Amino acid sequence: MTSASDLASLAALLADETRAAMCLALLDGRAWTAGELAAHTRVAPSTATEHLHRLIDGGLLVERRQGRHRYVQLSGASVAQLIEDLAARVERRPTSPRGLRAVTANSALRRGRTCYDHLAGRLGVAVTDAMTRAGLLDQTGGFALTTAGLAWLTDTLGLSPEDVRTSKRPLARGCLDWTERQQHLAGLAGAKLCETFLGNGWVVRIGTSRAVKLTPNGKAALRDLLGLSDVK
Amino acid sequence: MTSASDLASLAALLADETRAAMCLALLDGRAWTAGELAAHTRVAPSTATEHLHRLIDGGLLVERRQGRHRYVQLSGASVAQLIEDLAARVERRPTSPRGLRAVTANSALRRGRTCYDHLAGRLGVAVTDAMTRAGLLDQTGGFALTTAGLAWLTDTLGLSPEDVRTSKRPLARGCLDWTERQQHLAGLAGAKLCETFLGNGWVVRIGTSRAVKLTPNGKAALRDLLGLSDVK
DNA sequence: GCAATCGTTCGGCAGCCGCCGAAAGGAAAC
DNA sequence: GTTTCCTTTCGGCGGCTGCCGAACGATTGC
Repeated sequence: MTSASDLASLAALLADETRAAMCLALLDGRAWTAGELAAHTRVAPSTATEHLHRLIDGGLLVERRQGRHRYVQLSGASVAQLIEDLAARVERRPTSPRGLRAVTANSALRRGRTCYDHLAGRLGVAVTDAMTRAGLLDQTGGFALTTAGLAWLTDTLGLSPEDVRTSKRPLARGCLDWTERQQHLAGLAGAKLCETFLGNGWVVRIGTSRAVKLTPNGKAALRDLLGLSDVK
Repeated sequence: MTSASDLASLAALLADETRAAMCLALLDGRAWTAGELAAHTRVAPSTATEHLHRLIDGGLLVERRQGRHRYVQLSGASVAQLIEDLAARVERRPTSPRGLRAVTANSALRRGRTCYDHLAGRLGVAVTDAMTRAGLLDQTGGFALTTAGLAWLTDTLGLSPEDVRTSKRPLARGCLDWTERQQHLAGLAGAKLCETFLGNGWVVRIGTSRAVKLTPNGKAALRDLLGLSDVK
């Protein structure tokens, strides 16, 4: 049988508050330096080093040495999804009603954010819903891109056919949004969509966090392309 | 932000080998008594009690007191999926090549098993593939039941329309098989399919484990219904 | 070459946590 | 009522682990 110790040691990687905070920070899909993570989690650099070792040994993170810096990031989309799944479970449970302070601190994240490499939050859900209403996405039972949706990505959004050629990674996948409790578009198509939105300046990152903001240009684009008028 | 401590405490529930073994055992979807789990994980009954408390408090398990017995089981399909996802990640990593002994001990489980409430293992993957070839299931990009597939469930397999009326639970969902590294059918349809197979005597449980065996009747049924001739 | 910065290694400390056995509570069997 | 069985509570032990500071190594900049 699947050795219980293997499962336990994987879970143990996330069972520490500092390591969990590191992984949540890395959910933005970017590479952080060891020092940045140490400061972010408020532990000594030496402590951060130990945690990063464990996370890398466990296969959750990959590293890239560059000069005197050590960059780490999530080792792949599947890891990001695992963490999101766990976080979704936590948020779904209506335990310990958060104080007002935490709620307002959350509001930017709730409005819009990136989830590893695709759009999430209210913005991500709104885009997904609009695509479904427009017949680009089929959510009955599963979560699949329609032929019209595929054409929309290439013809309207300007993606090249290679961009949306499905490889090992599924083209369209639902990702449960822990703030909205609804599915939003993930998978290869979700990543490319997010890439396009950022590249076109339709959304911009708020500071260095995962939170994103819709620009006036983005608002216009959503209205023209998807008939979305009242986002946010 | 999602509090890292919440994520950590959820992961901590599975970060202990004994608790992990309990959850893996409970993946069969059935209810176990506290004593059974204690014996299965080889710890003192008092130790098992503590673990069960934590798992129940954490919302992973639910309990049902019945006379002097205390039955526990996974609190729902979403918990089962979370555990399967974690287990899948463990198995995908080609670390520590298992010895021959463990491999043969695994063979029954690899051939066929239940995964919470649906079929998994080679059998589950074979059925899923056959359904896809027959046009009952659409795996391009997502994982959805076709209209033909829906009709097949009701007309050929004899399910009532209410059985496959999608509620909150998705009708068809892919579940990554950790032994076969392929998707198999989960979700409501997967559960009903498994129920039917067990009810018709097409598959039977091996002992009290999660492993299942295809009966001669089942073999014939698979050949007639799905054109599957060489299962196993 | 020297200084500054980033990361790592090493010891040591404190706290948590999983384990057990003994004793007690409760429900069923007789 | 008594016995038996399943489960729980409690105390205590041992080990693991996360934390830090100090010293060291490595890289960049001056």
